[in-house]
Amino acid sequence: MEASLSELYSNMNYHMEDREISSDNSGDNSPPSTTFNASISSPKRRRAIQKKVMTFPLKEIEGSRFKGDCTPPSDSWAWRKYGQKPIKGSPYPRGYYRCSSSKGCPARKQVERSRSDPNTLVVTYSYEHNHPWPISRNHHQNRHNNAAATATTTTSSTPTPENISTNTTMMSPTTSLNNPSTSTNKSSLQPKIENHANDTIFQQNIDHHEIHHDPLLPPTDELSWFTSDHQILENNEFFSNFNDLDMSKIFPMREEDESLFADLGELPEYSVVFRKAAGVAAVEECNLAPTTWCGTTG
DNA sequence: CGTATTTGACCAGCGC
DNA sequence: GCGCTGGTCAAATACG
Repeated sequence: MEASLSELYSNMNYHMEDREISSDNSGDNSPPSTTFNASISSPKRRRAIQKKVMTFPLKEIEGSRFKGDCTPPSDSWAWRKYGQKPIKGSPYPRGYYRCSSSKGCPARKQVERSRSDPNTLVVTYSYEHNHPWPISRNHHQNRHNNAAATATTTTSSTPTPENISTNTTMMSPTTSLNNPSTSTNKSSLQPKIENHANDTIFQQNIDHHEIHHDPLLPPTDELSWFTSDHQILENNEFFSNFNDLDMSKIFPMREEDESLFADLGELPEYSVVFRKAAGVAAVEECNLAPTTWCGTTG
C-alpha cells in the first residue's frame, strides 16, 4: 500500500523538473523532459537516467550560517557528500551527494548554484531511494521516545525498529500542491500520513496543488511545500481534510508533551510536528525557522 | 576513534 | 582515436 518514492516523486510538481541527463545540460535550466526514468544500467552512464530538478532561492540564505556555500536544503533523507567538481561555464562548483539514509541506496543528488541566477540553488535528484522514508535521526526523539508526536528529520543512521517512536507520525508527499497562499482550493490538499506505530497510512485526496516559486512563499527545503510552510501549517483549513480521521489517534498530543517540543526546537534540520491541541489540530515546526532558508514571513 | 568532508585521481560518455 | 567533461572513487583530512 505504501507508495513508492518514485511515485511520490513523480507526483511532485513543486518547481521541479524532470530532465534527462546529458553531458551538457546538467546544471542549467534546460527544458524538462517528462518522466523519471529509473532504469539505471550504470551510475556513470549519463544518458541512461533522468533527473528531478528543484530550485530554491538563495538570497535569504545570505547572512545565515549557510552563506557563501552550496549547502543543500535539508530534507528527510540523509545525504553524504562524495564529491565536488567545478562545472564548465559555471563559476560555482557542483556538489555530489548520495543518500546515506539506507545502506546501498542508489539515490543521488547534485547541488549547485544556478549559473544564470546565483541566488538560486539547483538541486538535481538522480535515481530513486530504495528504502522507505527514513526515520528521524533526531536524538531528542530517541531520548524522549515516549513523545506523543515526532518530527521527521534527516537521519544519518539506518532506521531501526528501536528508534521508531510508537507515536511517530510521518508525512510524505504524494502529489503536487498549489501555492496554498493563493489557492482557494485548500480542500484539495492531500498529505499522506504514515503512522509507523500502527503501520497505518492515512491519505487524503488532494487534487493538483501546484506550488510555484512565489517569492512570498519560498521553499525551505525540498519538501517544504509540504512540511514547512506556515501558511499551510497554520491554516486550519488544511486540517479540515482530516475530518474523517480520528485526530486524537493520529496526533495523540498531550500537555506533558509540550516540554518535548521545546526541546525539538534545537533540531538542526527541518521537521514538522502535528499535534492535536484544544480540539484543533495544529502544526508546530520544531526546527529552524523558515527564514533560515528562504526568509518567508510565514 | 568513528564518521563526515575534502580533493585529486580515475573512468566512462560524448563530440569532433 | 583523442581530448574534454561529468561523475565517482578513495585516501587524506577534519571534526565531534
